[in-house]
Amino acid sequence: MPELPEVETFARSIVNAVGGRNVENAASSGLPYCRESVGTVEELLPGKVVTGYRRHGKALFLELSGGLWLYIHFGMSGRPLAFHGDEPPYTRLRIDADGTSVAIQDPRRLGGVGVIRSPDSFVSSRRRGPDALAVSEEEFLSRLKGRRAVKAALLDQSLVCGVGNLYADEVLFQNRILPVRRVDELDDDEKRGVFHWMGKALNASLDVGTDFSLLPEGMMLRDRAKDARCPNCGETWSTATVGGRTSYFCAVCQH
DNA sequence: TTTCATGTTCAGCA
DNA sequence: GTGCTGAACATGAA
Repeated sequence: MPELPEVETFARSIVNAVGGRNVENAASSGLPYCRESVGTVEELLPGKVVTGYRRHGKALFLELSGGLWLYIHFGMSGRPLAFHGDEPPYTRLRIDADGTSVAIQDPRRLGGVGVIRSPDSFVSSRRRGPDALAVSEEEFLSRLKGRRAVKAALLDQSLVCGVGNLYADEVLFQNRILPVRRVDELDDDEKRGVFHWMGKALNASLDVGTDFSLLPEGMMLRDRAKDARCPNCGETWSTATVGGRTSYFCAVCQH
């Protein structure tokens, strides 16, 4: 599920559930710890309080009292769920705080966790680009260069952080740009359009709590499926592998 | 049974 | 260094 808007929404729900409460117990199993982790959640979380969060692209950092941060990456199938009583299936991380519990469910276990000292050094050590909702137009345009497909560029987290396969398709659809178009073949107006729709698409999803069915008409993500049709011209979506991922596009509207 | 999936990383190669 | 491909990770869903 998680690209930038999903992770932001997840963060809010986690903080809403356990933020400000004393963590009594925490447990992690089945997810790899990041290299930067200074210890396990079992030993480092009890007695702490989640006091806030930061997010960089798809990476979430929960701020803990005392100065450490809990890093969570949701991978491809991760999501949080507040619960009482029985632990939900596929729980890989759980936090119990003052009688309220949150599980991070991740069936495919492609996510990751860690207790780290600094989100800033974590982000820089992994050569991550700026967050897609924080980057300026000027910086985005200066980073958007090269010969590769524009879709591949949008997926490159060292260029900007937070855009994944679905939102990349939406951005290019809204700009009428085929995913295979090379970055160096885009004119300045097209590049600026990509920047503007990157923000618009991500914020549109945030506005509806990432419920795609509530997105405005005309957005691809309302119905990005094999048998669905372009909201502009009615053509069935085409698909192709670009940047290693399946890309949806309208062969009539996008050039 | 086979294929595909909203992610990341790394090896190999041109 | 750039950029692409394929594989790996692990598992549910179609």
